[in-house]
Amino acid sequence: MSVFLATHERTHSCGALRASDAGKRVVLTGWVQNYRDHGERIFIDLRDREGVTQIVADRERIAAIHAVADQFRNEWCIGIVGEVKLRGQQLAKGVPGEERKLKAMTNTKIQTGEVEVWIDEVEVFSKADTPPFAIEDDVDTNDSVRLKYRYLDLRRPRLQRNLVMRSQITRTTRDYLACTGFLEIETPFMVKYTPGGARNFLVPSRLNPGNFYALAESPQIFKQLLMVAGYDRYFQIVRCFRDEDLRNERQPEFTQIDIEMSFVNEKILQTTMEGLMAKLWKDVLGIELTLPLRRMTFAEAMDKYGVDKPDLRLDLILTDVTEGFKGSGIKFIDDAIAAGGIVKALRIPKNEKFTRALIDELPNFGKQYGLKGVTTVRLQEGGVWQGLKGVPDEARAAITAKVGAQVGDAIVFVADKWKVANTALGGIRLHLGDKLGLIRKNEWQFMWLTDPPLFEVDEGEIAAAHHPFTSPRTEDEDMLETAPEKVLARAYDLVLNGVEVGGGSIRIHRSDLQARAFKALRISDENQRAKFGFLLDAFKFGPPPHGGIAFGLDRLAMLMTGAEYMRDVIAFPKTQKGSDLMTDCPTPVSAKQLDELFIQVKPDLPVK
RNA sequence: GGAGCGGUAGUUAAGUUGGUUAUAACGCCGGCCUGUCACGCCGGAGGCCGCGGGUUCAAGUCCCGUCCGCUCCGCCA
Repeated sequence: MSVFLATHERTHSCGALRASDAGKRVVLTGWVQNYRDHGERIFIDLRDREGVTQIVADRERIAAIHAVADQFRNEWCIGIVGEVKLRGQQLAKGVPGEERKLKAMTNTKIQTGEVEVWIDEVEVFSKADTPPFAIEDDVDTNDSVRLKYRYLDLRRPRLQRNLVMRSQITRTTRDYLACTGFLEIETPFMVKYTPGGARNFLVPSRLNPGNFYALAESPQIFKQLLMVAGYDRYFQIVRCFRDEDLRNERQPEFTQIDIEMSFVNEKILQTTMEGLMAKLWKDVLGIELTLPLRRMTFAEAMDKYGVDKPDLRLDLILTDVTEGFKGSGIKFIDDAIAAGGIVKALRIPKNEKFTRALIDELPNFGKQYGLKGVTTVRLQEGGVWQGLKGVPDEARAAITAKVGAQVGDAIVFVADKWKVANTALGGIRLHLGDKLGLIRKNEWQFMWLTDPPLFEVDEGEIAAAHHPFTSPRTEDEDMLETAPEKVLARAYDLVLNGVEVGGGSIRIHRSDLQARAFKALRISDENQRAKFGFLLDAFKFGPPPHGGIAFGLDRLAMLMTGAEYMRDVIAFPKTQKGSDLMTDCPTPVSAKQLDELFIQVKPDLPVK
């Protein structure tokens, strides 16, 4: 053990000292953030996760200490004992006009800027190599370098603040849910493989040659079984694993706040969750949310915003103008309508930033959504459209009125299949909102998205939009057999500033209804048994009505911390190819290890 | 699976039409400095130009391939 620590205990963090502490003898520990050597006197910024304190090694005070401090370099880990002094205290002694000087000496950039600590004892716990990048918030360093030296990156105040806040989020969540009657119960990570949905990571079973576990995509099935077992309010802050292609907001392992409740309807569940959000925002951010949160149906969201997760910090809305364009004589529009598509319009109120250049890049922007064309018009005096000719006066006036455009406004039109037109114009809405500075960045716009379709139909294939246990709306049950694509679900997403932060549903608990849902999904009895036999069995033994929700903790943390990248709220994240650059993972394994698992790797794999 | 951007000193970047010894800033090392806090001043070291091939008298620069990182589409939550 360090001699220093045998006789001293830290008295303050590096963010704690204030003017009122002047004169105290304190013990500080931390890392050398920076040093300014003035010969006789060395100023050192000492950093820990709470902040920075200036410490001073003065030759006149103690020459030996000064000699040690002279060696200090960035990121050395040290401990000191010293006296807290007001900045420049010794200057003020009887010298005229020094009061003002003293004031100028406080460093307003740091919390402890009024004081400094004059070192009387010191111990170097450990020296440090020159770090590959500066430990500062505004360092602009390549992600791969940051990830390789993640432990250094994590020393940066910004990331420390993010992880502190993430910890507050999970603590507050546990507090709230525990106080609301929820039990925290763990479920297995290594589970039965079920095809469909996201790809699973597989884990070979040595004890069962040729057999594999899957890493759980989510605890969905288990939490429903816990409801059957009578643990009627469950939660878990749990890791989930999905072997899909990655994005900024997607990691191969991510964390959910997973929740399930019995004897509830949508209203009760959503209200309970609103309470969680309100507590999180109050306790972690100090912000009062107004409850209840806004609700919007899936149909309205798609119609007005083109997406199922509208960003309501932006007021622009979409309008369906298919009717107005019928028989317009504009070829690409007529073609789209003839093919069963729609025409959608986005009104951009008069805006000087909406330049020719911005308009010209829209078709190219639309291409990434599969859009063939984007047309933008500007409304001139007398209802004239600048930019699109040939639309009859009457139709033009009707469309302009429906969109609600005024002279000087612009209207962006797209025409395509329903899904493409909506998704693309929804994307354009966000793109332009950003470019034109119309997104109110300081707002927290929550909303519940409700009544989504129960099934997704894609090229004749029908699939569960959420999962096959999602309950249809009672009034839609009869359409399960006749028009399944029209059945709406008792499902809901919580959307915040255009990000889906959570989603869930009321589950089916009646076996007759479940059978009809499976039938609509064209899942055979045999298949049902093979995949979900245990759940169907369990549902024979008095399952309660139940429903749940899961929040993406990483996404919540991203939004609450204002982080731009999900990697910035995860201590040890993975790259876009799922690798960990610090530990160099994943790696090949030895033939012996494979042998033990009865696994043979294809011989023509490229060697890394 | 597809599209785009990037990889040059420890870090971030510049590098012209292919042409002498590959620049700069910060950082690093040595020295000086009594109030700095992005301290300042003087001096110095530091390069497999991601990797492999090709074209050429000559490649950081052109061509082909490949690896890695990032963003997006598909996919997925």
